[in-house]
Amino acid sequence: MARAGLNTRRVTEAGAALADEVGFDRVTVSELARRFDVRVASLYSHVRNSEDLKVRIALFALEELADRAADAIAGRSGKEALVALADVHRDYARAHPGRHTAARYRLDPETAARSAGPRISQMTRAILRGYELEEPDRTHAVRLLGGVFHGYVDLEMSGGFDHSSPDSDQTWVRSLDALDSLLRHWPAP
Amino acid sequence: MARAGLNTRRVTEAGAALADEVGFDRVTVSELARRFDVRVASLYSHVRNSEDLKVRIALFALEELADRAADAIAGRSGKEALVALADVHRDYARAHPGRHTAARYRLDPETAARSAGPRISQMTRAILRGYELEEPDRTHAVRLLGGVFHGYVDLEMSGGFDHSSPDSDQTWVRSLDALDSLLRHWPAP
DNA sequence: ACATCTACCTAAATCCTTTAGGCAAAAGTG
DNA sequence: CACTTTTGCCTAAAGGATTTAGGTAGATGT
Repeated sequence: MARAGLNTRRVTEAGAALADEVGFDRVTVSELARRFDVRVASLYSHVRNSEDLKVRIALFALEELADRAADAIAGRSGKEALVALADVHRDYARAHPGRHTAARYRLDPETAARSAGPRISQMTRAILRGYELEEPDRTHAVRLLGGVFHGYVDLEMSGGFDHSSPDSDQTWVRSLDALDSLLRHWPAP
Repeated sequence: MARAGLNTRRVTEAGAALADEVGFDRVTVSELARRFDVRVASLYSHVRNSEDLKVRIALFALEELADRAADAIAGRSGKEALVALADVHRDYARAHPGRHTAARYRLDPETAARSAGPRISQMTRAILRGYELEEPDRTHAVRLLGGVFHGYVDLEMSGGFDHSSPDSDQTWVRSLDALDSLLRHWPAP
């Protein structure tokens, strides 16, 4: 009997693809087995359990996101970098809704620390070098931006802005204008 | 045999309580039945299915959130109103993490339109009356604030800011300062 | 007092998760 | 190249969650 050639990486990637198709919370080991045309139990050699699978998908998505972010901000600074980084989040969410959800899956602290999450924060911090912010305001700004990137994209994806004008693209552009302006004129305490 | 006295409302509320205890995604009809000391099938007279239960919890949470928001902004304006509304979101998330997650559960468009969600947007729009924003910038600002409230609180809850300084309370205060400043000096297109 | 409705029940099918133990293909070793 | 080990997939089986169909007893209204 021919082997499917499974390994943890391949299973994780298939899980990510499945998440994009049916939603992260509907990813099941069973469905994955069906797609590989393999018995369910076989997958348990590659993944500890259902939770482990989800964590792996989350880590995978974070890596992808961090890689794209690194690409996007390379050679850019100031507002250009800000927009590029913001667009990475938004574009990723649109292209890969399931993975984007996965990227925000709650990880336990040690796992989170070893994930690409900190790398993403670091990059957000890096683009703030183009603005004149001293600590602790720089940290405050990193967190605020993180919140906006994640929160705005989430609301948009959940369809909240769908049938109302102006369309969401315009709000996105103007919100980034506004954030850029805010970072240039960050208020004193 | 004594009756438990179930009805849809009571089941929904118990579901909300369960969500706060174990997490929204771990709410199951079975666990709820156990808590009511009732057979699982009995709950299916009150709730169509598992999805229906989740939707009901989501709608319930949105109502609670809207009610608190209404209370909080009554008699306030400008920055005071902004902070009050922002704190409603954050405090609700802390007190009721499961419900807060539920409040962002994806609803189909018609259900979403009938939910308390629009009421919350309306209130966000209302507090912007204290700032000099014309359309479409007012709408842009409503969406940006929605994103921040939701996104920041989410990141905070997921533990991202836990073991780093400055502490998250300070970032929250300063972020609201910054947003207030941004709304007062919203950049021209 | 009687009919009806409501709240809950038993039973059963289906699906997902997870573990235990086995066999055969692939990979490393003398 | 034969031989052992590892790896990849298997069958089997138990435990839960979901959902439907159809039944009964307590509560309610006339």
